Amino acid sequence: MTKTMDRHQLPNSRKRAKNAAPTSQARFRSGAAPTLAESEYEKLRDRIISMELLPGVAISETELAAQSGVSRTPVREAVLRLAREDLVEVAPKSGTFVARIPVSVLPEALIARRALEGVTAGAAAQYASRSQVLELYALLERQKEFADQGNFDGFHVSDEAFHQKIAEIGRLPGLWIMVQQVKIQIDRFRRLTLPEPGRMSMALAEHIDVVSAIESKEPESARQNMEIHLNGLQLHIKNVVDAHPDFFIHDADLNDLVNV
Amino acid sequence: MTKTMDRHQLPNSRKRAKNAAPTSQARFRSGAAPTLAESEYEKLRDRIISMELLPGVAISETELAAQSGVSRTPVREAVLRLAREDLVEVAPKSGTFVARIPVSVLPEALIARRALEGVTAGAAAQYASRSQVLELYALLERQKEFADQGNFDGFHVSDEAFHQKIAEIGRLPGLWIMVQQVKIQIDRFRRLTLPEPGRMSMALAEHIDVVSAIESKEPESARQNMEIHLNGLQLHIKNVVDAHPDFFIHDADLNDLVNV
DNA sequence: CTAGTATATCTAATATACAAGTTAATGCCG
DNA sequence: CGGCATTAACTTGTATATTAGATATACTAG
Repeated sequence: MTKTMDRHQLPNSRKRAKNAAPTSQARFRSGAAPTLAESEYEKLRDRIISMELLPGVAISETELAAQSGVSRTPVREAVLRLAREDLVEVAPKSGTFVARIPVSVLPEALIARRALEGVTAGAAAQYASRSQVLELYALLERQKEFADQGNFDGFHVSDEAFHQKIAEIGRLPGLWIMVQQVKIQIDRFRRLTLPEPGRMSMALAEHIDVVSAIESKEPESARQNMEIHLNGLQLHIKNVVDAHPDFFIHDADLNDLVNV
Repeated sequence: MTKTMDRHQLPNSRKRAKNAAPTSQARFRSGAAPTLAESEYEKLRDRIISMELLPGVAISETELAAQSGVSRTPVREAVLRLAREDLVEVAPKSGTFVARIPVSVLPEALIARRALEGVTAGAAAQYASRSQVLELYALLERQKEFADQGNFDGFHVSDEAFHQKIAEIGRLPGLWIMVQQVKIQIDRFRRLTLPEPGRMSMALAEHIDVVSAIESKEPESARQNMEIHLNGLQLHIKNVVDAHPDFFIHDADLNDLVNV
């Protein structure tokens, strides 16, 4: 055994048992003091998702570190994390780049989302209390306000809150987490297009149908209405890809790279 | 601009354009030379999932590094990645521990899996070619062989291959990736229980029903049969949690920790 | 002028060093 | 003997230094 473990091996010590869970009070930062790495992650992530940093642009760990006034270590942690989320591509020993959007994941993401949120809507119809239904109506009203203002960003934010609330009511918050992860590339894609006119009022009407089914405790109907709603999000992928070919990566490319 | 970027700023250089995607041949390692951090990740991950390292036991970055003969840096990368996957819990400045299994994610994971694989089965029924159906029957035969031998590990491996194949046939490989992620805690849980007698032949029969529906190109039936199959995996959560209370963490605990 | 090769200079990957915080043993004091 | 401040020894978080690989430029030969 290594000498560094001396204290833990003291025979009659009140040491923490080998398989004891940690007991500290200060564990699991609630949101008070985010670590530097976390801050770097969020900053870079937001810049990528918002399309401030366009797909393909080079990013240097050293430069990011200098800009933030921290060392490379937390920056690197952030970059590695983003690489796993397919938001950056790192070429070993060469460079790191904002990831291009993999076109093949877009339809799959829509399908996965529809499957997951169909379930949350059905579960919500099963469990919703009266007060929760009223909360949903409140969210719908807020969306209507944003729609009337033509405030698309505001609408999008409250739309997210609406979908999250349904998952929460259905007692499946974990599914919403999954949906969020799957939505990331879709959100990037969306930034490349202008919202279609009438999209907001359309979505709002579909939301109302979902809530109606939840209110009348009809899980199957809620599920169907949610799936209908999410079908409405169909993307015109080809047009956008043709307009910005450099921003996308096709599966064939990936395969070419992997299969040497 | 910083002096370190000199080369990239040479005016008439054939430098890589600012937003040019990387062009290297050597990018995206295919599997040839895994990085040290990756190796450490896989090693530690396997030890946790296999329950060789039980929930709650302390792990020290320094010690792991010494054991592997590498520095703390790649070990730390692995630990951070595992923390994001809820396979380790890190208490800042205090210690890192093999994560306890969050009981609340278990039912959610089953629900998510059912939703996702219901979709893949339906899509497989839509797209399956004759040769692909034959591949599925081959996998079924292999499972039968393992079942006859009473080889549970082998059965489990070929079971995974079966489910993956269906996603592949349905042209939704990404959904299988999601299922794999969601399955992790369930697999850890399973290691705490003995397989019920007759479970393998039961699962095999259910698999056959799924393939039958795929073969006859009945998406809805394939979906239902897959969902029935996954319902059969219901876990006796309470019994196991009571038998190993230290291996689990309840939502209430998490909330207590977060809400200061 | 072009193709091939060396070399300079960038990059990320890893190693090492240091800082900041937590935990538990210890010794003092009642 | 029991409770509390002290403190030593551990932990993770961050910074810096080193190593090694990839790419663009400079150079050379034809």
